[in-house]
Amino acid sequence: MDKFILIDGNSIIYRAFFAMPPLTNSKGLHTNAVYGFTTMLLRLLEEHKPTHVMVAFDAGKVTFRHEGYQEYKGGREKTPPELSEQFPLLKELLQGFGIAQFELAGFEADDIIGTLTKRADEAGRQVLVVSGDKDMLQLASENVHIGLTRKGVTDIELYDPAQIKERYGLTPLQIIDLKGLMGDASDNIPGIPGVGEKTALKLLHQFGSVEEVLNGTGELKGKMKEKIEAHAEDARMSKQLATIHREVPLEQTWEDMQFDGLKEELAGPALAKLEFKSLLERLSFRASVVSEQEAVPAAAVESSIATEETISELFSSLESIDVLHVETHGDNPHQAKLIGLAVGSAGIYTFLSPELLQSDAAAPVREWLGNADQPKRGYDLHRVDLALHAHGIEFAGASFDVQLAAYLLDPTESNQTISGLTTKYGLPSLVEDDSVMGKGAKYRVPEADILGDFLCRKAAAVAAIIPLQEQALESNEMNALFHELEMPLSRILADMEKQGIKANTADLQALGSEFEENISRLMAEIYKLSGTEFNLNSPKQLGEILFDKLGLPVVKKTKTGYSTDAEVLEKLAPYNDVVKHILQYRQLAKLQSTYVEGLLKEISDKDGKVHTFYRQTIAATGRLSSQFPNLQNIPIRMEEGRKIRKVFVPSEPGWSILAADYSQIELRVLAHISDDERLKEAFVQDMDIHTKTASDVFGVKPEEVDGDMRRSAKAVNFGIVYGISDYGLSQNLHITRKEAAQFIDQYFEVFQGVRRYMDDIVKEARQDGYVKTLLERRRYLPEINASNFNLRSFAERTAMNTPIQGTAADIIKLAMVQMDEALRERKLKSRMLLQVHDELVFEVPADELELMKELVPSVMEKALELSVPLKAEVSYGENWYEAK
DNA sequence: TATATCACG
DNA sequence: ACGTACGTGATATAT
Repeated sequence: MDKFILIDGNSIIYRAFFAMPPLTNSKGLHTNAVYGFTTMLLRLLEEHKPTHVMVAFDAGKVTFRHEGYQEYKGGREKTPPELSEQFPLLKELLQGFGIAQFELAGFEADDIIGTLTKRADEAGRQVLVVSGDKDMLQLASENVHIGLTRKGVTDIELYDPAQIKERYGLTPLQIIDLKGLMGDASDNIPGIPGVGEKTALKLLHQFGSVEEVLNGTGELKGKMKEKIEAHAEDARMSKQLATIHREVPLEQTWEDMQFDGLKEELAGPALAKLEFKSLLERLSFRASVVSEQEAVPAAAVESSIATEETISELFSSLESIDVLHVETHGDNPHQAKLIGLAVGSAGIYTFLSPELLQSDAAAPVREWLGNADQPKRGYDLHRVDLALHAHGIEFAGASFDVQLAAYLLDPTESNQTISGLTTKYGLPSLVEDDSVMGKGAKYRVPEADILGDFLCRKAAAVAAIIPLQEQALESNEMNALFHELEMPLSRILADMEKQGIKANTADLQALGSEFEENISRLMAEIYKLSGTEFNLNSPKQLGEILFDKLGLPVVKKTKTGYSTDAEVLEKLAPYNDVVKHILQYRQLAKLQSTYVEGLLKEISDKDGKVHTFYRQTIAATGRLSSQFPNLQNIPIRMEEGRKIRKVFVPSEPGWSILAADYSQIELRVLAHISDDERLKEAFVQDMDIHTKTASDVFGVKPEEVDGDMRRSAKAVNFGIVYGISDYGLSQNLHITRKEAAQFIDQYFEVFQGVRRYMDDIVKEARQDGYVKTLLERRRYLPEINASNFNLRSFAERTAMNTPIQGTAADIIKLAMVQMDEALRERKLKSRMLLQVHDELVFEVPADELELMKELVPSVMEKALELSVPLKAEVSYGENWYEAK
């Protein structure tokens, strides 16, 4: 028998706040109300063993109650900030507990619960409602029992209709009348002045309801009669206000509240983050977080500052050292400054200044850093590798990167800093970088004693974090992903970045002059046609010219004013010739500023190359991203922009640029994970997937598919990968939503396996709170159960897209690791230079060209075996443009 | 520092 | 009824 618990979140957290003594965590956040709430919740879970749990929250400042009575809840003290700051903490904790949270704009928590209990009555479900508000008694029935907090929060008194009768002599519905007569100071509901609980009960026992009391005043006498007659209207309104609304348009169902028990890997960190150590212990959750911290308290970090004299002591023990922290400054690791180095193990760390590190005396330390056989654990070792390299020091042997592990454990966590991680794992907190060094223009490297101590503490924190992450990786089955894919890849990326790709400065400048001419010409023409000179780069000024001065129709608005993006301009083009010129100007201005001027700045004086930096811990799906400059968005779609690719050339004479890209990797991945027979068949036969889709969806032979049909099918395929919606597709194809919906329906009719996948993956996300790729990469989707339609829909599309995009990312990463091995094994001179999501770019000497033309696609295609073949297409030429 | 725009997969 | 396609980074203004 299912057992449901519905909790009035707002009521309980208020109760808890006032019932608990103040409590703050190490960051100074108040946590007492969350603590009280949690103890109550754990008790409920233990005592009632519910199968379904839900916590309802008030949403929106104005509820329907305010419409009739503006003073509703007026006079109530504003929620103290010490409590407000705890709402997000509570919600995050509940997320970690896997407990559903419902809220609905314009309604209060008790209305949501009222609606659900009505449904429960209709369906005969056993429900326990928990609140601190006596009003809830009006919901009681045979099926619905009410638990009210007594004194604190953990002590809960249960009521069913019989117990209400016994206590008050009233039926549940009469509880509303009770409040109508006596009012409620906390909600600013007036009732009848002078009528308290005693009088109200007496009146109700005599008359039965507010209405009958008001009708029967003849039977009363004296002061009482006067007061009731004078405040009849107040009583009626009060009753109305006290009535819980039981028909809110709630979308969620009972299944959305399913509770599968606390999962240590989710609930543990959530509790640890709040520093609820006693609760962790009570749940006997692995000291994941508690005992480790006692093993390495920050206070016990022994730090010293190495000098030329003491360094010999250090290198006598270097072999046993496996933790280091290298502090750098500057976003671009190729140009980062070295601030200092801390190395050590087991709580004893030594600081080396950059000067010392470069001294003759430190030669053994540098040898140690470059020795691949000496394992090293630390934070952001990819950046460390590049920064050291830029200062002539080689780095090898990275065995555990804390930042990379943190990314795999939660790729959307925005605070991946060491300090953020100590907080997350309930370790002794670390001072923030900013407060030691300052930030931005205020950045200052502190004196050696302070800096040394700080960096040693960071190293110690890294050492303390690692065992916790190892445990988490283990329980998430991510060991292979971490040790065999991401860690090796990190070194490969560093190699690619150090290698860089040659860019021809003169050609780029020539291209710039060509663009410049056209830009000037277009500017002059635009100023002439519009009759004004203005800053064309300012969307604001452009908007004023187009819409105010020239009176063109407004198609779309941004939150700050008129929208002037390309989509809008396309629509305006027929009205005025100036618009076409603006579109062309925009295109060239983009090429000029980002790709000519921007790229020129990034070409190194030293080697004439561009050294990008791949970020391995940013994209939520597992993709890489590229910075300084971004080499993953070099133009290709438009010929003008594509010319930029001509400047990327081999770094040695006679070599070629060779590029290989996966064909339709995302749809192939989809075919595999959805196991859709039709989609798989298409790839087994190596058909043109968009034509095939069109022929299936429109029910015509492949040779009868025309350009429009193929274009539509292509858009549908894209939509499918992105997590389709009729609206999105309609925008893309410039058709109505209805037509788009029809396309989608027809698509799913044909590709039923895909439909099943889309349904299942969303269910899975709801259940687990995350989705996974083939290689067990995870992405948490905390908003999958949100009551806000937009948030929830977004999470649903993400649930559909992430396994596809993420598995494709897994595959090309595998290919990169295997390709690196293949090049080494064969002792080839060819070098892997770039990755562009589904494409790998190499530079290849002439005598290896024939081999590489076979080897690269072969490795890519075999990177991971799926139920459909993977296909990689290779091309080469004198530059990146020709390798198409 | 935020917003709008646009380059890529 | 709700209002968006998924994932990034760089550039220019405007604040």
